[in-house]
Amino acid sequence: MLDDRKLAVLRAIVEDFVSSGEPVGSKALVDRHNLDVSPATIRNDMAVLEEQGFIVQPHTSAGRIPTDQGYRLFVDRLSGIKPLSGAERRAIETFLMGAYDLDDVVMRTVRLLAQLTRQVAVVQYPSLSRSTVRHIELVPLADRRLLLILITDTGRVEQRVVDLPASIGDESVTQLRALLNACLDGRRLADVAAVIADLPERVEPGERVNAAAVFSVIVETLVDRNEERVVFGGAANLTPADFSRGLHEVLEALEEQVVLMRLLGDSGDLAVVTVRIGAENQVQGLRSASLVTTGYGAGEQSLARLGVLGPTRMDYPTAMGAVRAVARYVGQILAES
Amino acid sequence: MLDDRKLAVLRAIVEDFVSSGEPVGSKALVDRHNLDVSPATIRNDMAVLEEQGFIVQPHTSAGRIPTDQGYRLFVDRLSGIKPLSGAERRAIETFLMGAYDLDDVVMRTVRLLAQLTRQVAVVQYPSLSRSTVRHIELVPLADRRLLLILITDTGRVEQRVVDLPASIGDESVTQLRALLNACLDGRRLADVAAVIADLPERVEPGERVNAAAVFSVIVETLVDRNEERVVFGGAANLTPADFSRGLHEVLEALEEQVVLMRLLGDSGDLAVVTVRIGAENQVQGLRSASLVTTGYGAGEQSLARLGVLGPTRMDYPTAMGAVRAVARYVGQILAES
DNA sequence: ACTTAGCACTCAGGAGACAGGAGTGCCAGG
DNA sequence: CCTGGCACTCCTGTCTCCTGAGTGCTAAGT
Repeated sequence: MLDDRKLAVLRAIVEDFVSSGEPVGSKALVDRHNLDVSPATIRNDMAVLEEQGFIVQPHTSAGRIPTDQGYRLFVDRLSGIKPLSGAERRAIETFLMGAYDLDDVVMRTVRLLAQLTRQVAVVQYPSLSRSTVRHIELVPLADRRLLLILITDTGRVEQRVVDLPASIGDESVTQLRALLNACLDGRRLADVAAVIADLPERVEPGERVNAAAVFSVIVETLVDRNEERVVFGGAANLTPADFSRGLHEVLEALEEQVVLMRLLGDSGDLAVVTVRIGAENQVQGLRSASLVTTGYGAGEQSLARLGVLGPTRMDYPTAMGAVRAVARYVGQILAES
Repeated sequence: MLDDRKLAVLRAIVEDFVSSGEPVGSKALVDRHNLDVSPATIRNDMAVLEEQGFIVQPHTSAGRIPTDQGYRLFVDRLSGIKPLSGAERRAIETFLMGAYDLDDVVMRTVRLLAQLTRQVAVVQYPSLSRSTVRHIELVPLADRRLLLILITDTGRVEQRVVDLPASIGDESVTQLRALLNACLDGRRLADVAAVIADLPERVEPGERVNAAAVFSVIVETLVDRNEERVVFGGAANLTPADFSRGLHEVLEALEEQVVLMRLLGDSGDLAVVTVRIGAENQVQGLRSASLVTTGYGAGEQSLARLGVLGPTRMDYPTAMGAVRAVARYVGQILAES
């Protein structure tokens, strides 16, 4: 149905349109790529490609531009992932090396990805529920107030003030801290709730009210709250020309945590680089945007997603390469710390 | 030199232009505001105002628009701060109430300000150097690795991994922790470096190498690093029409931490609402933007700044009101926690 | 001295008209 | 199945013209 040359034509159209932004015509195609046929032949091929829905003409006497479906075919069958250059890889490494805490890692990753791809970068904070408890700390703030700090193996630090029903002595705090660490250290956060359910029995009756307050805060705030943050950067890379209805829509979507979360959540397998093109994003306002994402995380298991967002007219092979490489390096950094 | 009516004319021009975005002519002015004179008179006044540099004509046969200088006069002498409505105040309160940690407070503040003013909101994290140490925690991670956590009275938690030159026992960690807390609790971060300089003497000789590593990390990372973060939000509120050279410039400036910091740093007195108009911002790319800021913080002392950024054509009285109100509420929230 | 009416002038912006050109579809011949 | 040729479409830029908003100036009125 689509012979090799037609595929080559589609590939050429995508490449030219991505680099120029102008609809591409049959003559330009044979000139720039060495297809050994005449423009007329290409026109026939293009007619077929258009009929099949891979390309369209913005108006009668213009060249063709790829449709979402055309890009889809391109990324699925006509292009691979373009590896980064050595210089780029070194740049990533040195850029991420200096990070001193999780916030910083995420911020740097965003800047890095945005700069590397000249698109908008999107990075999700490593999910709490898949990481494990490294340490729990209780700090007395006042007579009936504790600061609870939970440290995960991904370097994430969560904190919360706990208001106690009764006053508490230093000694009790120490005991409680020891109990928590003994029982929770190394546990996956997803399992914490179950473990905590059994804890009250192991607390002296007199301390149970206070302990219960602490327990419930842990469960409510740290475990149930899987409100995983997503940050973005590189909005300055958005070019108004690529978004017919203006940047407004896109910026609005990006600033809406919930939308971003859903966007990332939808993307399939964490282990590979996923591409969502145009209307495949079920988000109003990102109909003319594409999203290239993958999972990343410490160790072999992916904890969260990162990627880039740009116009459908995007250099997919390069973007995919950058996303994959950055994800790997970030994973390494997280594993080390 | 500028009699009352001329000032009234300037005020009217600013108000009309802010609300409509169109250059405003003499006829429209007398119609919409009840100035009891003829358009011709107004024209004479406008000629004077133009000569003085408060307004300009985009082209010969158009109405006038205010210059930076015109806006300046407007905010300094012709308008006050417009207080928020009761409903708005209640909205602020409930919106900020639910915050559970510093990050969340800042994020909510950004969203709130952006929504309230329909502009870009800019919030600086409370400065470390002006806050005080509430607690320091050391957590052994591995044989020669500690996690250092510093908690400030503004609820900020800073963390850092420390690589030790020699292995360290639990006991030594406990001692060190006790020493640090004994000496640093309640100190202003700005003073921490001085205090730490005297600490090595008070550590047993055998432990000094490790202690020194911890000390230097505290000083380097937590104290010297006054890299105070600034976050922004509401970029979707930027209207391309107001920025002749496109949003690109503005977005770039906003995404550059350093630029934002300088921008906020320049603004004067923390205790009042400050307005910088157009080219008063010494930042290339924000020449056609205005910035309304004020300080905020727990207690009476301001710790950092927040504000909104928008086109020079901005509703200053309302923006100033919102900024002031939000700053107060955030201050309260921080003081409570 | 200030205000006002009248008038000529300027100029941005929109509507038409027009030419040029890029690109197409189709047909007939190799 | 490919190709050259050709008629056709329609976007784009340019030019002109016109209109209307808005001005500055002058002369007269208070």
